Formats: sequence, C-alpha cells, structure tokens
Amino acid sequence: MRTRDRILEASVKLFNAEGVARVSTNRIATEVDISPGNLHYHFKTKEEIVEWLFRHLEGRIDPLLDDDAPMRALDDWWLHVHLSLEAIYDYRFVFYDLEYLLREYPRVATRIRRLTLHSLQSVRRQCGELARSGVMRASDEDLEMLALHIVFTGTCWLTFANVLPDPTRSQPPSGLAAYQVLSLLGPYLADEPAHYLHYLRSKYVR
Amino acid sequence: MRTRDRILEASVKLFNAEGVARVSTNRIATEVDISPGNLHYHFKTKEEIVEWLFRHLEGRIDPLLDDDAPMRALDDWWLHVHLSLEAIYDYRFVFYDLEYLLREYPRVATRIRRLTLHSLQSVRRQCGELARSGVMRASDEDLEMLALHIVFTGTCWLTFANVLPDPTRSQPPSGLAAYQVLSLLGPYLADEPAHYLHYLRSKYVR
DNA sequence: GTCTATATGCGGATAGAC
DNA sequence: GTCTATCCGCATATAGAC
Repeated sequence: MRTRDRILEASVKLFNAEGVARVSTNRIATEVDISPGNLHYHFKTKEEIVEWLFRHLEGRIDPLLDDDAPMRALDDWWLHVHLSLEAIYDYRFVFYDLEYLLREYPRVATRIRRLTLHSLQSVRRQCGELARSGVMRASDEDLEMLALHIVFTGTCWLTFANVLPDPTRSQPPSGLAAYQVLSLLGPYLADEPAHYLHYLRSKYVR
Repeated sequence: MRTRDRILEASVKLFNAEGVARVSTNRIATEVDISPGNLHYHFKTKEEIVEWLFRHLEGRIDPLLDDDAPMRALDDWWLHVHLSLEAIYDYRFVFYDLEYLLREYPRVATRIRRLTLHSLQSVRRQCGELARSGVMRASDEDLEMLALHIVFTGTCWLTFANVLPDPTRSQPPSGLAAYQVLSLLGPYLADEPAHYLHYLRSKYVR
C-alpha cells in the first residue's frame, strides 16, 4: 500500500500549488514516477483521489470539533481555531477551488457540506460556552451570527488572501487567518480577553 | 456590433450557471447560434470574453465606490452596499471561480486585484464617514479591520452560500449577502441605527 | 502491482472560402 | 461578418502484456 500513499502525497502537493483543475492525473503519475495506468489501478478516477484527500482533512478537523473539553478561556478556543486552520491550510486546494469541487465531484460535495454544517454546530456550541463562562457577552442572535461569520471566514479567507497584494499574503498564512477569525469576537469580549486578543494581534498583523 | 453583445450576454448567463471552466467557447457559439469560427472573429480568446465581462462589472461598481456624496445615515451606506452586491450577483461567476480566474487569466487577475484594493480604500473611507457622523463608534484599528471584513464578505459570501444547504441559499441572494455585510457593523452602531439594522434583519433572515 | 500502448473525446484556436 | 473544415494538444480512462 506504499504507492497509494505516495500518490495521495504528491496529489495534495500539486493540487495546493496549482489547483485541482490544472493538475492532470498524468502529471501526478509522473511526479510519483509511475505510469498513468498504474495510477488508475490505485484510483479509478480523479474524484477518488480528491475524495480520499478530503477524508484525511476530515480526520484532522472532526476531532477538534467534537472535543468537548471545557472551554473557559479565550486561549482554549484559540488553540482549536489554530489547529483547524492549520489543517485547512494543509488542504487548501479544497477551499481555493470550492465551487469547482462542488460542481465537478458530487461525492466530495456532500462531504464538504456535511463538514461545514458540523463546523457551524460546533462553533455555535463553543461560542455559547465562552459566553457562559463570561469570556464574552453576546445575545443568542449575536452568537448565531458570529458562528456563521466564523465558519465563513475559516472557509473562505485563504481564497481572499490570494486576491490581496503580497504584504498581507506573505504572513504565516494559517496564523493570519486564525487572527482574522478571532477578531470577529473582538467587540463582544470582556476586558481581560480583549487584552489577550490585542496581544495576538501584535503577533500576526503587520 | 450586435453579435458581439449577444456573445457577452450568453457568456455571462452560462458562466453564472455552470462556471467558467465548464463552459466551452463552442457551447457559447451554439447558444448564440453562430459558428465557433465566428465567435473567434469577435473574441480571439476565451480570456478576452471574460475580461470584457469583468470590465462591465467594473463599470457598475467603480462609480459606487467613487461616489462621495455625504454618508450621514446607515441607510445611505446600505444603498451603496446593496447596489454593489447586486452587481456582484449579476457577475457571480467571477467570485465563484476566483482562484481559477487568478491562475488562468493573468490580465483578468490584475483587474480583480485592482478592484479589490479600490473597494478596500473606499469602504474604509465610507466607514470613517459613518463614524464621524456618529452612526457608529469605532477606533481606527476597528475601522481598518471592519473594512477588510466587509470587502471579504462581499467578495466571498456567494461562494460560501453555495456550500450551505438550501434554506439559507434560497433567500433573495444579493439581499442576504448585503445583510451579512451590514451585520458586521452591528456591535459598533449607535442606538438608532442599531434599530434600523434590526429592522433590516427581519426582512432578510428566516 | 506495474508497465506500454491506445482509445476516445473535447477544448481552444486557425485557415481560408463565401 | 460569417461560415465550414480542420489542426493540435491534452485529459481521462481502458486493454492487455509482464
């Protein structure tokens, strides 16, 4: 089962660098140094490759979403966000080419939708906990909207960062995205966590 | 110059519905009921079609960004946002396939980047005005971050909406996006504009 | 499991006649 | 301006030998 893994490894590398659409299965085969025929022995279709890569991503994010260790300080949550966004960054091709995948690969599409809903639920719950422990003050409506914005930012920020000119893009990318997510909480935070946020800002902006 | 316009019209329709990558120039020619050769008489390359469509989009957004009529109430700003997002919706293929266009069509890419920066500048200025007229209270740092989030939301929301299940998607799409943008101001608004925001919310959510 | 060879189809784009 | 015919290249996928 070694070749199979090398195919996946090469695929994610190429997809991230050049986009799913531009990378042909032949390219992948060349990169792995096997024949196209051999590649199709391991993965019948290109979609199958993408699907398995997406499963890997799920394997990294789902546990973070399901972890219901107590969430009492902003810092606890920050860690989860950071790890999630690192995973997203490692599989960024998914988020660069979201629409393409949704249209072209139906089986991947359903998995994407499932993961997004799962994220929404968990983030809502986690923010609720933060509110209950006094880290921030927000109404239920606020929390609902916050969760949506947060998942939205996690999902699309990398794409947007690519539109911006280099100065913003050349930051450590997952870190900046994480700060961007966290800053959404800014207006709702109590004094002490607000200072922590400010400290993080100094680390990631400019 | 009639055929030329029919080509552009058919292109934007097909691009929006199926994505730039899936729509071949032959498809467009068929739709317009001309020959492929004829299409290439009017537009040497596919990129040229995309570029001209993007110019049309610019023609609708740039004036809104440059309009420096006084911006004293939240409602003034709301109108600008709404019109911009309507334009974005009419050319939504650009935003669905952002990464694809950035990679595949360099001339379009520079235009996209230019428009994004232009939006950032203008939104920053407009939010500054709103703050100065007392519609909201926000520090310079807040304003900077707000502008970024607002342009980000305008740019990527439609894509994200496609990931969510239908209930959220089946809303009047540009209206929902506009509310989503506006809601970012929520925490910073004074009492009266906050009520106006709440009224808008009732129009666009659920 | 891995290779070579190949089928099949489509996409963008051009040539040249009308 | 518009057409027909065609080139060229690539991508996905398969067949069958080793």
